[in-house]
Amino acid sequence: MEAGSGYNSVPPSTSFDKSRVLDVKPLRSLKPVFPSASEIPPFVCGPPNGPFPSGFTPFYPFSVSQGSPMQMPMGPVPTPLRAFRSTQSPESSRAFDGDDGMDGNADGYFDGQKRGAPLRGSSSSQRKTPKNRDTKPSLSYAARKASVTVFVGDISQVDRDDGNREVVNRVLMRFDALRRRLSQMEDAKELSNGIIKRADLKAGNLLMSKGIRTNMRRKIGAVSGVEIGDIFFFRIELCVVGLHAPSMSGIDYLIVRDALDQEPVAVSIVSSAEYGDVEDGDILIYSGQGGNFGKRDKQATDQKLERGNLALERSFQRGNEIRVVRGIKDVANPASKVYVYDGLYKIQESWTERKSGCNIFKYKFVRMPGQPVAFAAWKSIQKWKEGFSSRVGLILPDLTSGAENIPVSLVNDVDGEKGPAHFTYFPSLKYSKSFDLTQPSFGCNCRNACQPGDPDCSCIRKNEGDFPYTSNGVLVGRKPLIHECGPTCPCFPNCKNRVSQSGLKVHLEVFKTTDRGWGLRSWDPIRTGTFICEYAGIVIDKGKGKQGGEEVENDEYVFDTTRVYNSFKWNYEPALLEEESSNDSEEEYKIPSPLIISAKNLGNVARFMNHSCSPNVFWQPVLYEHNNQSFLHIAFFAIRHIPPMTELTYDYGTAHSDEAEGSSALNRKKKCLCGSSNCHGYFG
DNA sequence: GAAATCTCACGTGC
DNA sequence: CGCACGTGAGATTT
Repeated sequence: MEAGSGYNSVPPSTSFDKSRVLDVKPLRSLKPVFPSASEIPPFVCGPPNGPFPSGFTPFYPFSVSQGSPMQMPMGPVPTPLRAFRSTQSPESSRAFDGDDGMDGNADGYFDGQKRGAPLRGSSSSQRKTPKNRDTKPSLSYAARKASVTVFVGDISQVDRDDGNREVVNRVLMRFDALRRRLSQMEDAKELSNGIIKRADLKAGNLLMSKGIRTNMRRKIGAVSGVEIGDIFFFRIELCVVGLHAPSMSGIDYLIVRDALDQEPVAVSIVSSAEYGDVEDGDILIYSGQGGNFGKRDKQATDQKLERGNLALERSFQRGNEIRVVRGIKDVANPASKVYVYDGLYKIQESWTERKSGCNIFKYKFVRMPGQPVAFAAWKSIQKWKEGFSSRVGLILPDLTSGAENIPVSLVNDVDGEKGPAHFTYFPSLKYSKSFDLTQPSFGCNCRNACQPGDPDCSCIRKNEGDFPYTSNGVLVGRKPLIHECGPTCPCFPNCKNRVSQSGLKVHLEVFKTTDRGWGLRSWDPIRTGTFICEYAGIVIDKGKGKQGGEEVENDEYVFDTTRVYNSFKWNYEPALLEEESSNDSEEEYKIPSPLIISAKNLGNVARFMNHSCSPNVFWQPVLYEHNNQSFLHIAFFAIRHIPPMTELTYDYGTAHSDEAEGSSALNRKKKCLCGSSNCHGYFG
């Protein structure tokens, strides 16, 4: 998961990644580097040479030797570039830029890298205007043009150039938090400077202009910190993590220069099924760009062998690896797409076809063997859903027996156990005794659906004037308490402020894990902030005292808001929008009223969610009126985008030490098997 | 000649 | 359905 975690400071000179980059063997020859020249396919758009003969060596533009097929090989290393760039003083950047001993050994170089070198602009301009002692790194042209104040945030120069898992996650979290906030403002039309039409672009652009991005150093092959199977919901997300630089175009390429010549080489593509691309498992037939196909008011023309098309052609000849991102229709949101990073492919064939009387380029991409499944898994899930093939190990198609509006599968494909111990499925909370009527509550007066930004809606006012969810039902931010509309509100059941009370939205599966009993995961991709389920069960009355306490202590299926939980940051940073920070820090939320729920005998899917020290789900108290009684609910939301079939986990927290009477609390602690790099070892 | 600036192509997401 | 948008490469200007 967190492999390669963070160089936050200057890495040692033996550092792997930078070496690769620095140790660029200039491409002296434009011919592919194959063991035998006789095996080089001729430069024609012809049939491929099929499976490569044994002894075929993958072509690595950066390398001298061949490492494992999935990894860029690493050679002996000169001092990393970083060492010269780690300080941001003009002197050091000049040293880097001017020292031709460094990159001057290259009579050719990757233009992309040079361009990606963030200090290039400032160091060169400093040469011209030495008075400019601005130590801020130079950013994009657009950023400079708009004279945006450069705010470096907590992304170091090193992380900006080359990412790792942690940095990629952090950048994506910050992107989505900002995006949700901008969507919220857009929904409420509270933006004075005109309406934001594209919150995704706005958020992405803002982050990138402030240097909150990673993997700016463009390269062929894997991108550090982005894993096969990772999912994205916006094209601009691919830009901020450096997986695919163009915000629109489907083909990303570098210009590879030689002393005599230069040519484009493809590094990544984004395939959208609607573009006429044929997709099946490990094969992808990709169409070239240009030609105005499928555009309403434009005449189709021949595609030209230039730009992306030329890059693909050259990549076909070179046999270099190309990252493939597959765009798939989002089941939860059919108007938009999910982008799945499907790993490295090579082009095996290239040809032209006729379409509407014009030429169109076609490329056959074949997936490199030995990579974890990603897109292929989506295909399987699709087949399960359509009933064409059944899920292996399926025990029950719906363990809720219709109690939820979406079936929940029960699956065991690891051993012979036929299901979890008996319990009664119930989708919500049960209070053992009736609630006091001391706090009568009143709903809003909205007639059909509460409108974001409506100052008259009392439910919105209870949320400090902010509608808690975006228009597509995603939670905007964590709060001590979210107020949803309830039965006393006259608004429709489909009011957007009823997200957590309207039941499951993703197809969940209770499955047998290899070492942690039963667990919960989803067939559908889940985007950050999506409601997953609530914690159902019987509310334990703490007033029962000792008896109740013992009851809770022997209960593995208990949820308790009063435990100690790791703090974490999920909300947007007000400073990015030049807003004042609110007083209550997200890290120190106080739970409004204690709530203990037992799901031992009665509960829903939430009782199967396991603990993790690096969870992908968090819980959030939600309140809505229920027959004039205040009922608190615990709703679970996705911390980040969760690819299908990824186990859903949350932080179980730990018991208060002062509650540890004798060794009982200690005994209750369980060895944690979450496997994350920051695992605390025990939980409970 | 090189750097700064402009223009164009590329679809997406609402 | 039509609008507005960011990026990188190449063209053009300074």
